[in-house]
Amino acid sequence: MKNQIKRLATINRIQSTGLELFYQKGFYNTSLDDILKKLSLSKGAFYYHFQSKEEFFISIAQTLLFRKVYLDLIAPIEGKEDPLDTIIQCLDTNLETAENNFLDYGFILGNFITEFNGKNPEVMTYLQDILTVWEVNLVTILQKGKTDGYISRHVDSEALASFIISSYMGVRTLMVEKKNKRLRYKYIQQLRQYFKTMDSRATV
Amino acid sequence: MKNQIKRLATINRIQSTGLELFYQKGFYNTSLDDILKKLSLSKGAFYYHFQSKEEFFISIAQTLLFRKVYLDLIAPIEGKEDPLDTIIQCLDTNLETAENNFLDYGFILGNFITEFNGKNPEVMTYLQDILTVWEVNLVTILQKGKTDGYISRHVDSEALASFIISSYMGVRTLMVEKKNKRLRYKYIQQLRQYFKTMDSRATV
DNA sequence: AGGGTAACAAACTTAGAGGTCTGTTTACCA
DNA sequence: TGGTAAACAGACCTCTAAGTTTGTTACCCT
Repeated sequence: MKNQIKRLATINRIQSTGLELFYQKGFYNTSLDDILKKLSLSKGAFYYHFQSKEEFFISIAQTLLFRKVYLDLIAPIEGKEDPLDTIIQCLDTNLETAENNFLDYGFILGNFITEFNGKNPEVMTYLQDILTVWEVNLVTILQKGKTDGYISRHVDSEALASFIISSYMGVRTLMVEKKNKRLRYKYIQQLRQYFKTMDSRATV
Repeated sequence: MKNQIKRLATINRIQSTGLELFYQKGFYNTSLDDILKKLSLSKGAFYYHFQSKEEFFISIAQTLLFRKVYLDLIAPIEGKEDPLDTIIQCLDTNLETAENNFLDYGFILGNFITEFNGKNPEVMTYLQDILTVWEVNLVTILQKGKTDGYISRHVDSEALASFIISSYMGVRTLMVEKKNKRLRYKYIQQLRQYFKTMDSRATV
């Protein structure tokens, strides 16, 4: 195996396992030994590729974390026709995945924002950046929905986007308690009802 | 000072400072020395009153944390006439407080739920209990609002309560980024618009 | 093919965590 | 007023964390 390729492969392996454990147990509560033990790697390997634990997390945020948020929440709604319906479908799909996943620990990006807030401003900026990409994308799609005649013109796209993000982050946090089985259904039901009032084609 | 009173005073001092720092920096990221240094107390004092750091947190959850959630989010809406309007007012008041507080770290209960999820099931039950009290209270008030003619009968009280909690938890997480100045306004605006569609007295 | 560098292994250092233990002070009561 | 137990002080222990250093293996190039 070419060295350059092996290098990237190792980096990716460490990052993947790192993100997995950081998501499960939190950044501060996960030790490098936890990650390296799972990979049968040594401290030497880690510090050869990364400068510090913090720089390591930032590299994860910029690659794997961003990619996950993009694939899960942004890509599925890009270029679709009916924005409101598409957004509902996308959110419901994500909630379904979380619901079926026995080991779900909430909205990964939201969890990290909560964990780093007030502790590490630098890391926070990278997390906020990802959130902003999502928000901007939502606003753009909602605006397009208005010009395309899917959404009533009186709707405030930015406010709606913020509201969607807020409610989704919150419901993902609530879903960590498995007792509340019908939470996904309740949430989607309410959101759908709310969206109905914004449909310019509706007969409300 | 009577010994019994002094005992309770010390316990309360440690708990108050403990909650304050746990909220700011997280439970796992706050050391007992951090708390005790701020109070000019010793390890001996702490372990005389509490068995462990975990038991200490549970005692805080059952007293101060529960009390805060109750005073902030439950008490203000109890016994009021118009539920939807009262809820909006209550949430807006809390968001205003958070907005004006230079040192705001999100919804305290939500933060702890995020932090302990998947790490400490026992602590989680106590946190969930507090959340349940809030939820039950919301449902009760919404139900009463239906019988009193304030809320349309087709409204699903439980689903709405979950939706309110979700969105509030989410928006509090989002508000940790101070850049988004108008987030509170946006959120309240959207929520008010949503509530309007449930008002049985409305002319929608 | 062999020297050189990239890629790792692993022992070590240092700092800080939770928790223990023993001694000292303070307050109450007979 | 002196004895006793509650309330605390603070040194200490043990473990684990991030990070360092030195030594070893694997791969590439001439």
